[in-house]
Amino acid sequence: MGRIPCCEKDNVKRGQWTPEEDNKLSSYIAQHGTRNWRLIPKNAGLQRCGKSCRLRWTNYLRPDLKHGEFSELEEHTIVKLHSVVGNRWSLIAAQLPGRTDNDVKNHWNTKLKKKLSGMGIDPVTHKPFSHLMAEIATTLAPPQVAHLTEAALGCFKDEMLHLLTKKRVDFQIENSNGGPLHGLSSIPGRNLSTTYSTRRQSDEDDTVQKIKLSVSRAMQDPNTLAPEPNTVPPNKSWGMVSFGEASNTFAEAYNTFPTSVSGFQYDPPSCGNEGDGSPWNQSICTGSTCTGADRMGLHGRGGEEDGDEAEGGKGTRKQSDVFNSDCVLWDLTDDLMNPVA
DNA sequence: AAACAAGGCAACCGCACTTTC
DNA sequence: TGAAAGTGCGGTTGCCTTGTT
Repeated sequence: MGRIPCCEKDNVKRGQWTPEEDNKLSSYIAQHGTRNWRLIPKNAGLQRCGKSCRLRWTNYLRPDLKHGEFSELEEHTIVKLHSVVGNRWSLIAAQLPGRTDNDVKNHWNTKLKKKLSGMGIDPVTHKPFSHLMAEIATTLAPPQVAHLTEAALGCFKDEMLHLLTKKRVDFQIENSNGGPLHGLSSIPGRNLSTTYSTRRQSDEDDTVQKIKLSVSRAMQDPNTLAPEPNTVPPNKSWGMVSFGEASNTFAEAYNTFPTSVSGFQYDPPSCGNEGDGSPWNQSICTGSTCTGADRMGLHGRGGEEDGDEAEGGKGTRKQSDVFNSDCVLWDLTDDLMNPVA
C-alpha cells in the first residue's frame, strides 16, 4: 500500500532557506499558527514541502530557540543524560531550554563524542575503553579474546591515533588525579592546569600497550576488573539518577560491574522495569534499539498512559514519564564530570 | 595563494506512531 | 476496524566554512 508522499517533490524547492522564505514562513505562522503543515507552504506562498517548513520552524525559526554556543552546564547535561537514555535526542533536548534535538545531536556528534573518545571513554557505553577491553576478555575464552582483542585494538587504535596525532588537543584535565571525564570539566571553580598538546608516536604506542596490558591482566585474573586508580570509584558516579526511592539500588550491580562509569539507582518494582538493572545494560543504549531506555520505559509507546498527550510520534512526548514523574528523580546538580577521590 | 582535508551544521529521508475519519 | 493523514524522531547527507599543507 505505502504512504503517499508528503508533497510533490518535483514542485518543491530544496536546500538552504533564504531570508525571504524565512520571513514568509515566520509571518504566516505568527498569524495562523502551525496547524496543518501541509497547507502552510501553499498558504504562505512557499514552494516548499510542508515537512521542510516544519523542520525549518522547529529547528531554526522558533523564537524561543538559542543559537549560541553550548554552555558547560548544557554539555554536562547532554553527556549525563546520554549515559542514561542514549541517542534519545529529543528527550535530552527537552531538558535544555531553547535547544532542539537537532542541535543536541549535532553537538554530540561533532564535539562531545570526540571529547569523550579523547579521554579514553567509549561514547556509546560511557565506559573507559580499557575497562571495555577487560570485560570482553573476561567473557570470552582466550582464543576468542585474542582475535577480538586484535580487532578491537585496531578500531581503538585508529581512533586514538587520530586524536593523539592532531596538532593540538584542547582537552584540559585536572592535574591532580586525572579522572577520565575531566576533559569536559572546565567548570567554574575547578582547577584546570594540564593541556595536552602534540603527541608523538611513543605516546601512541604507549596507549596501545596499556590497553594490551589491561586485557592480558584481565585474562589472567578476572578479579582485576576493579577500577584503575584514575577512574571512577564504584561508589561514585557521574551523578545520581534515581529511579524511585526504594532501597533497591545498583550497589549490588556495581559489585558485578565495577567498571561502570554511569551509575544510578532505580526501582524496578515501582517503575515497572525489568532486567538485571546493571549499569552495563543501562548504558548500552544506542539509537532506536535503545535497550536501556526500553528497560526504563522511556520509549513510552502506546497512548494509554496519558490521555492528554494528543501529539503523534515516537515515545518522546512521554518524557514526562522520565523526567517528571514520581518514579524518577534527576539530580543534575551533581558534578558528574569529576570523579571524587 | 591555491588545493585539499576536516569540521560543523542545516536539511533531508524514511520509519514509527498517533489521530482522524 | 482499517486506511489515510499528520507528526515526531533518529540517522544520514550535503554544503559551506575553516584550517592545514
